[in-house]
Amino acid sequence: MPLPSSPSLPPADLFDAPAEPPSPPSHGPAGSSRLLQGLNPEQLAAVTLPGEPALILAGAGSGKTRVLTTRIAWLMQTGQITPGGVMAVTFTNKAAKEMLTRLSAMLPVNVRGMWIGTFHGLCNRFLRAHWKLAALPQSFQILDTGDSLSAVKRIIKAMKLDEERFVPKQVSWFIAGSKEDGLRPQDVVIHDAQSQKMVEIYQAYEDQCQREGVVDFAELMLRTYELMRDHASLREHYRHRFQHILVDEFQDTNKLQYAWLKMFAGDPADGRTAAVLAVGDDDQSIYAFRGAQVGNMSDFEREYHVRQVIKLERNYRSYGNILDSANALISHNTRRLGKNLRTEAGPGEPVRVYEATSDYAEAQWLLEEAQQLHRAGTPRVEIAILYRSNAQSRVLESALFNAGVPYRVYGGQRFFERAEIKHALAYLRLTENPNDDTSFLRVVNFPTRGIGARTVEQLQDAARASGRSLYQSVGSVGGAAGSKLAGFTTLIDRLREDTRGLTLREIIERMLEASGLITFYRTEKEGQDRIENLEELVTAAEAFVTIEGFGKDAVALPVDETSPGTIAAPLPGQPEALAAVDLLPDAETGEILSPLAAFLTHAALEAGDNQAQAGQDAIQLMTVHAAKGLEFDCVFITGLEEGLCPHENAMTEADGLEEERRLMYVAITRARQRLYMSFSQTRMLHGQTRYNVKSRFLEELPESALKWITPKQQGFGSGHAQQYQQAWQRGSGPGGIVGAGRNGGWQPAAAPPPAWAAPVPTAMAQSAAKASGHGLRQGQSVFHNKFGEGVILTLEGKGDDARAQINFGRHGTKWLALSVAKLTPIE
DNA sequence: CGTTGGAACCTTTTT
DNA sequence: GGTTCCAACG
Repeated sequence: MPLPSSPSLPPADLFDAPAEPPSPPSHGPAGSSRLLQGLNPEQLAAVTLPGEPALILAGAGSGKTRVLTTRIAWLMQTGQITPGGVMAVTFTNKAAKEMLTRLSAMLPVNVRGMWIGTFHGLCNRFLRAHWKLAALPQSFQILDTGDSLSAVKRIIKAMKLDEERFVPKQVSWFIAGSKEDGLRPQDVVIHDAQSQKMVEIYQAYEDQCQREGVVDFAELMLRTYELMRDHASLREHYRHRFQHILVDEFQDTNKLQYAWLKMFAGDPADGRTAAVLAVGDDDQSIYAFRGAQVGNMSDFEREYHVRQVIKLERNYRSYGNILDSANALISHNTRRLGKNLRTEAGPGEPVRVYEATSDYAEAQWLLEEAQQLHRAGTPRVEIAILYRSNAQSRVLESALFNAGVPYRVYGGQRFFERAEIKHALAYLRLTENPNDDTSFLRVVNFPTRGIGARTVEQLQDAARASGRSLYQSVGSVGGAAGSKLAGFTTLIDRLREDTRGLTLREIIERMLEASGLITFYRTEKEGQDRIENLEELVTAAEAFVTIEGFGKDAVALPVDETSPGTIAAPLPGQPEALAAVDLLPDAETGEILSPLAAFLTHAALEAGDNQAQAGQDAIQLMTVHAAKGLEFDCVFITGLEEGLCPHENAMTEADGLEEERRLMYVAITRARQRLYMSFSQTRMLHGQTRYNVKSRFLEELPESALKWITPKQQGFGSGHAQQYQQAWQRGSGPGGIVGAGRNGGWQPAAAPPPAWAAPVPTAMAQSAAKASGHGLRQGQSVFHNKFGEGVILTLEGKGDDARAQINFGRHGTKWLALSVAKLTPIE
């Protein structure tokens, strides 16, 4: 199918007309020199690289994000690129938001139209635009890991296979792994009967997802890749569009992501490519265990004939002793690209090492130390406690909890993955797409309405026999069970009818009532927390509405500077600097997703890291993996014991020890001023006491940078560290609020003040004028190429986000993005 | 059909 | 130690 030559994707075209002849890079507008201020020579070189493939080896704390964002701003300000011509890819939503926030502080640009996001987020955007070509329903929903696992379980059951031989988790992992290698069922090499069956399950899973109109995370990537691979017109379009592609954390890319990148950037074997700027650090590659290929860095350098490799080795984060430790440790790894961090900040304090008698004693010591740091003036959010595996957090949590010290645990269960939230989302998904069997099964009997396993089995048989969804097969079950099922589908249908045209908030409130979820949790003794979470879901929806601007008072809100991702109340007099989810319009018709479908997508893609009350001063607890990309004044690395760090499970894998060492390297380089490392002689793990030897990594650190602070006498119980503690103790005892529990938002450093004084690029001014002048009004009749004649019901938003709700009669009522949809007014 | 109790499981991660 | 799944019971 040919791609419409114009308009293509939302705001891109608004910027496509070059405003002015591009200025030579080094003599850009006056504003560019201001952008480049304060960069060191290497950073400056990276920012002002010529428009060709380049690789940046960015050490920890070397100002990588600054380089990335300044590069984009510089390219735009010197007229080398329009916002629509840039793609910037990250791995986490956090990183993407950080980039958007910093960028909008540097330039008065509407970042919404820019392709800046996570791999999966951008794939989502792409597939929403080309859903027909991708053979998906426009409102396809996204399965998270749990959804995907239960889908696999269902298939294994349906195929009457032994769950011992085909462990659902492993099968799920196999499917995701295959997809991440770009392999469809027919491409997987079969060795034996076992792998033959695995492939059959994979195939059945694919068929099922396709039938239900759902995709898992890996599918987002793979389908985008295949669509680009198979359609020359798409390749042409996007390759023409994106002249600059920036990839963050390149060392974490897997095979598929690299192939995906080639699709958008062009294969150097075929000639000219986009200017790909790959930024990465091989020493921080800690995701090999889930398919990341560090080798992509050297492959990229070779295949894209990279002429410029820039090393950012100057560290702006940590003091010398911390960096010496990191450098010494990582030098034990072989096959490195080679890099050494240096600082001009001086040696700073020594790295403190502590040996505890038990995990309990370790936690107790840590608590006292952290309290002391806090009393000495360190904010709690600047104190991080890191550990290798989540299981270690419990003893730490209980120590903090008992002492009444506020803390927050990152990771663990995420907001949108909580059972009650998943139930609520399942109801919402069913109103969008009743054929979503995963959601159907989740709530068909929750709260219980007398539909038992027996009935469900009958229904599943009927559905399987006719190749239809459970919802569609309800009629084939007779008797009392049948009418109970019919009652459920009626509930869903009625919900869909009754919520038509309501706001997101109203839809969710109505659903919570109608489904009986609220009533159920009210009567449950442990239900109060769950009700609070459901209320939080309503709040999240409300915030989402505000971000999306679907509400009646649609205004673009500035991102709260103190916590990107949290949307603050509108700041009067501030220009729009909105970094939000986009409207996800169809490439051809401009039809956008309904607010509900968009919200559900958002829930799946951003499992809710911005859900917690940011701003509370709490000690930060997280795994080392979760700490990547963050920094703190004081860092505790705990549990430095053989078997734990390095983790025993990692030792069986090839390159396992080196990855563990990199993990430790990441942990060390999180610290700005003060670093503690601790280990314990005994540890309760999985209900067993283990006697551990201290980690080999401790031996790999330079003795000169360390200071052993274990007190001479160690004792019994909590009083063990008294001597040591006495020296510290002064001032008040522990105070504060009870720990905030799991899941949360970030509390990053405040963004620099926006440089609004900078000259407004002409392209921007033009686009604003062009887009706001759509000249449409409520009640007006319009003609759409696809949907025919319609009447405008609502007009919302302005500029790039302007959209209209239009009644197209038999085509239904649709939301259209005015920047994309081709509408002709009819008088 | 729904609840409860006990056995068996697992314990790097992100989208 | 905590969670999850299944079997037996109400």
